Amino acid sequence: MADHSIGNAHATTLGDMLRASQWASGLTAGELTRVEQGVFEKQVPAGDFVCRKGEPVEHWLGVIDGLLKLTCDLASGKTAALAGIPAGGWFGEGSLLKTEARRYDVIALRDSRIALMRRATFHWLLDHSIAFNRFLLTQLNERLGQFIGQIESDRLHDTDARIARSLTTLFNPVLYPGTGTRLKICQEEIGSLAGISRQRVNLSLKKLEQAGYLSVGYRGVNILDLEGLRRFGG
DNA sequence: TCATTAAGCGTTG
DNA sequence: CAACGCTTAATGA
Repeated sequence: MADHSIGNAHATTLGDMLRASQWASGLTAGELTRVEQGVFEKQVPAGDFVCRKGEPVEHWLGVIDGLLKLTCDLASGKTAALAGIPAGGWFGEGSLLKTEARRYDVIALRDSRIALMRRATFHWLLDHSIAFNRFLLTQLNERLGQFIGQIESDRLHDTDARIARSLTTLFNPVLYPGTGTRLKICQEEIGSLAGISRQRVNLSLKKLEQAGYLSVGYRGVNILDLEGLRRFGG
């Protein structure tokens, strides 16, 4: 079974995840050791909150394994998904930089393992590593582009395009370099990210499959034409 | 009228 | 046993 992809658990340790992170490549061995001492791991079962809006932000968060969803509450009482974060992704730097409370809820869509970097370690990196600063700059910029694209897609395009976009954002090579071509994600999880029901996701996936962009399998999708899917998603 | 959804049910990997 | 695929009735634009 070629199950190498997001969420291939068991293999990845916290240390592996740190060393595989883009920002870690510019660090000396000594610096990396120091960082590792400022990071610990937490398991979060599917459906549970990783952190909640309004809480004080004490850590920078990374996904070792699993899949997370960032959401905010709307005035209407509904919740909107802001972003999906697959394994390899780091987030929460915005609130850490500004020393403000968490701006959104983070929910584990499936059993996940989270890396938590203490605020002191985060700020130490900020003060000592140019590579780390550059990483943050790139990440913030990339995410900004993603959000703008998401808003555009939501307003201008149909449901199929929105599903396509929800998928492609998980394949952003800058934010989530570890993501392969096979994405381990069930249709309900896609729906949760796109704000669409499960059976509607199923319909869209079949259309996208017929168009040759991907193939749907049990417990996941295979991306065949990522660039095409990006264009389709607007 | 038309798209979508919740609920549910049989099938499948 | 969770995920999938499909049906039906309700809903709202």
